[in-house]
Amino acid sequence: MSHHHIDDDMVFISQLYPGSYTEMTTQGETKSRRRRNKKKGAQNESAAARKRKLSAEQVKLLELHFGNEHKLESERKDRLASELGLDPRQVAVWFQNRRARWKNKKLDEEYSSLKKLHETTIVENCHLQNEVLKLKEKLSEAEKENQRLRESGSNSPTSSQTVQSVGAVEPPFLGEFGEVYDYDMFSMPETHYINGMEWVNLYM
DNA sequence: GCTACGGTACCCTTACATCA
DNA sequence: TTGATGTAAGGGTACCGTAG
Repeated sequence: MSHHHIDDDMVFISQLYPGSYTEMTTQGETKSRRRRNKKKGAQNESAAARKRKLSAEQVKLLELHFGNEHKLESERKDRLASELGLDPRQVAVWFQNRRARWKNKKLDEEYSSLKKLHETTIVENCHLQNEVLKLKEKLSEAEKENQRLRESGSNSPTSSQTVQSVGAVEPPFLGEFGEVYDYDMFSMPETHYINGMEWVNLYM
């Protein structure tokens, strides 16, 4: 791309602020360093001077180059600048800002992804808490049932003996949360038994 | 090896344009 | 008119390569 592709009304920053450039001499060649006018408001600037945005064509080419490589070597910068009719400094600045935008976008994406993961974890945690509550409830019911069976069978010496002997042989059940349950879960009535992962269906 | 210097990346900030 | 947002650019700092 050459200069004739640039909009006719394109105005270079160096033209806009002729007095605000300080000349620097480096190894025989002159390089300009821009110093922006810090006057507030635009009353002292012409309409052309206010036009600061790069043209769509310029941005398109810059984006194209940025897509290929985020870093900008000196040679590439100068070539791009001459293709676009821009100051090399402008090209460098554009790449700096573009890298910053790219980084921010990446951070936003990462944040969204972590947020989603966090929300999923919270929901999962909630389900697990519910599961614990339901299991505790069932345990309590089983204990009551066991107690009822013991009391109703206390008149029969054989049945009472059976329950007590099982309790004597088997160690007390140590629950998930370190609680000691004094009943044999394996003797739980079949009606109280939830088969396999059936509980999952309660929440899914 | 040391020092000065230029170039550049990166970061934060500022100034300005645009739009709802 | 005004506040929010996007963007070009200023300025500081750190690092690296190079010349003297």
